[in-house]
Amino acid sequence: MSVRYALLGLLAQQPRHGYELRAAFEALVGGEDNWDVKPPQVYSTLSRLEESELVVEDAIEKGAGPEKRIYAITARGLEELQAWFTSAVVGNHLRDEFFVKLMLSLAAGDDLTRKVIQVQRTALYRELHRVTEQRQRADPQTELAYILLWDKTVMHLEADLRWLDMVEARLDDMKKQPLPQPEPKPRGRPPKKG
Amino acid sequence: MSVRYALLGLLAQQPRHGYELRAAFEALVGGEDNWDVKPPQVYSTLSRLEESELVVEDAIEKGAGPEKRIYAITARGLEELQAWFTSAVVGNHLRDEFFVKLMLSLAAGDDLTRKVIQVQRTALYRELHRVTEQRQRADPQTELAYILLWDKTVMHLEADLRWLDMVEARLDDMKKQPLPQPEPKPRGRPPKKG
DNA sequence: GGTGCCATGTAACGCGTTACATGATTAT
DNA sequence: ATAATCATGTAACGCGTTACATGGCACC
Repeated sequence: MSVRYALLGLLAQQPRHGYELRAAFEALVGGEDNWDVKPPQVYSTLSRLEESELVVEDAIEKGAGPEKRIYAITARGLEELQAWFTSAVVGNHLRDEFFVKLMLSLAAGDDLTRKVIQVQRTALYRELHRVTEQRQRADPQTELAYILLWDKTVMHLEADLRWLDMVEARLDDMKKQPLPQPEPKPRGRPPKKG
Repeated sequence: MSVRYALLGLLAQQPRHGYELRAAFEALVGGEDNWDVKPPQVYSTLSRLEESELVVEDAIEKGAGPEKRIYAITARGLEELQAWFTSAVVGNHLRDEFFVKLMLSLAAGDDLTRKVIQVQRTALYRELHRVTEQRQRADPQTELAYILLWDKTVMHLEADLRWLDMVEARLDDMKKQPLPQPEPKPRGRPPKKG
């Protein structure tokens, strides 16, 4: 849902057409290095925003090449944007692909689990290095915003690495007492009696 | 991509049909409290796995009610699963919805930004409290795996809160010197001659 | 004056969600 | 017997990606 609201917010600043929106979005979030939005997503998102009447086609600029359809935000769009600003975004930390992999590898044996953890740790270190470098090279005068984003990323990567250490320590504890595979929770109607 | 590989991994353990897969997945990741997979995703994912020949329809169990199509993993499926186990998952920390909101709010004025941060912090605290409670209530004998997941979540939430403090400190620094809005990076071919 | 790249899109697909369908089982 | 709920799905949609189309502009 990020892009939808990002486009809405950018259209609240001024009317624009697809290409301008794409450029503005990438300027906002850092472009190719951080987050690059593909043209199809811009146009299909605009269509849905128009369908929901949060945005209207304001003008069509004809010049050389294709026509440029310029969109503007509506009153309802402004309301929706307002609601977004005054609500929080918590992001589902519990839906963790690596956790799934970890659980499945445990069922397949301790050796595989060790390998999975090692591969993951290596990749996280590499990513941490990459982002840290980028952060160091940044110009604090012009890229302060991105520095904040990179700081957040670094903090998360460091947390992931510390967590991997915790998991491995648990594995060592459990050499003899394996981690119990959780039972499926019953879903049916509980028997009325006993 | 988590569910695709999760189903593949569960079918590597034994052949199953849709409903069993759903139950097994939820047992793996903690079910409704953590991650609940909807039936349509199970069936459409199975179709795509079959289309890619990572999985085959092994048998059809006819009984009372609808037929149960039982799927089994193929040799190619096992290869794919192996590749997944031996590769890392880094997750795009740079695509951050809250960061987008923060940037847009800055363009709209310091007041809105303060409000946005405050709302976000409150929600993160609430979520932290919820997960911490869950973690404390858990039985370490039977739910050790989920405890690990909740630990990871707590670490991330704490990082997010610390980061919010950093951002707010930056805002205080910038009372007079506003955060520069980044310029769009040029995309066109650079002129051959400056 | 062709080759490559900019600017603006559309088509087709993958993953995920919400809403709906249908027959069997179980509590009352 | 009827209502609730289980068990197994399909249909339709939203968000996001990769691949493709098309017409102008810049360089050699």
